[in-house]
Amino acid sequence: MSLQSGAASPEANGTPAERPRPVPEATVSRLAVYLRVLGELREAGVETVSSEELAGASGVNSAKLRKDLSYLGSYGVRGVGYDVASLQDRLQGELGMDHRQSVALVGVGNLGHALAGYTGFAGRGFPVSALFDVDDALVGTEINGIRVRHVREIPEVCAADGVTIGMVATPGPAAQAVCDLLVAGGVQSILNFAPVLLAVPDDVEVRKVDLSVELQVLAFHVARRHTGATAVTDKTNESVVS
Amino acid sequence: MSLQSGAASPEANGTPAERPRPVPEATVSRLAVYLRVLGELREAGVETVSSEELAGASGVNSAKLRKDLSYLGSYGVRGVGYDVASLQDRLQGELGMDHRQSVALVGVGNLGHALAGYTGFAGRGFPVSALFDVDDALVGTEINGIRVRHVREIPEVCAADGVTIGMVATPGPAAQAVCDLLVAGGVQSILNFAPVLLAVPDDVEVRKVDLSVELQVLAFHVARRHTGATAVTDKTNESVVS
DNA sequence: TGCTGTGAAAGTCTTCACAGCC
DNA sequence: GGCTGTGAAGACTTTCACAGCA
Repeated sequence: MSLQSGAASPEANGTPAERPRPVPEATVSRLAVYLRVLGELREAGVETVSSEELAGASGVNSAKLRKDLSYLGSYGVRGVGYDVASLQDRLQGELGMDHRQSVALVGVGNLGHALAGYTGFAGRGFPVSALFDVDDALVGTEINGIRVRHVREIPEVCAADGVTIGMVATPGPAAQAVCDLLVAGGVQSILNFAPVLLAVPDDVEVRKVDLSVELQVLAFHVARRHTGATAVTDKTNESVVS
Repeated sequence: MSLQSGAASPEANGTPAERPRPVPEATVSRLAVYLRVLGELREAGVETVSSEELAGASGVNSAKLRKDLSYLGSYGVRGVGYDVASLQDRLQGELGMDHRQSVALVGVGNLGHALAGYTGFAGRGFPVSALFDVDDALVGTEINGIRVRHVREIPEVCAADGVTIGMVATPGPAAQAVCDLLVAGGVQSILNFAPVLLAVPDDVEVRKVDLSVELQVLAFHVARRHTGATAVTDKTNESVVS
């Protein structure tokens, strides 16, 4: 597997720290949440928001939010708060939404079909631009106006379209082969819904969404409640397991 | 070592300290992954597995795996490895799979319909036992042999069926109301697919699956690759949604 | 006055490295 | 010899608390 960490961090070039930008991984996923909330606020006509308000609407505490935003530089006004529109722009840039993103989805069976029809993606800047499946009964059909192609066309189409993100929604056994085709097409970011571990080159990033794992984590807590173990602390008023 | 002295243990009820069990949250979701892999190994007839092998197949390193398993007690044999069957049993118990789990799904639109038909849930011990929607065109139809009921029946049905986990797959604006109904039905664990923050009582646990956030995290890394910044910190290439 | 930005402290998670047992 | 279980070190993340600015 490509799990072996390399040796020590090979980062030792002469470039001095230009700007403050070592955004922690944990922060990145929260930035995406803040961005969604900012969109809602803007929609509602709100022009300025305090860290307290934005944090509350995002399900985190305000200190964390301020720390998160501080990695992008200073965008708030002391005594006032943040300008909704400009913070939204800043986050969009940081999250790569100023580059054009185009998404390919492989596997339009049960789950894949739903993902293909999910309006939330396009609405948030991730239009699904290509669909693929192995099943000849599905190839040629259209979903949401997009024609389903055969998986063998993946490398060519992805390269031609400049697909930046691939979603794998095939059954487990097919996932690795599909993943290889995406990589062959130059895709460097993959969201994997299949319950298998994908092997990829080091320069390709994979995130995994495993719904059964989510359920099992919940089941664990159900079981714990029944096993007498008393409720675990709780300082936050709003508890969202992130 | 973990718990500092000072304040006396607040746990002072009649129940004596049963077992050593402070399983960290981060460990729990990995246990679910190990459990899946163990199932595959058993299927394949493998009887014994080393931490190195199981870790490799799960996408983590072996030290982490051993540490994770150590929270459950000692189930391996030095010089040999772990017995697949008995470790599987142990994990199943720990993850609450010896209790009966029953899942209610609310919202059988686009995504919900797919989730209702997803065979992976039943196959992994989470049979979806009830479906709900507001749409009268859907109420009364059957998916996978289960009849869709009106959301107003949620509290009654959940209480009667002993539903332990609720899945919310409605559009955002409807999610909070649906959540309240689930809570009224006694559901204490909720998996939320709607892009909103759910407010719940302290004794109810919510986990959120936000697909747009996943895409945005990937987009961030796409953008970073283009911004020259070479790969940094990130050693793992397979990440589990948190 | 009110709220941001941030060092420093506290807490959590991961990795190392090796003692101990088969 | 081989592999588990685990203290201790290290890395990362969250929280605290307050200086500093509009």
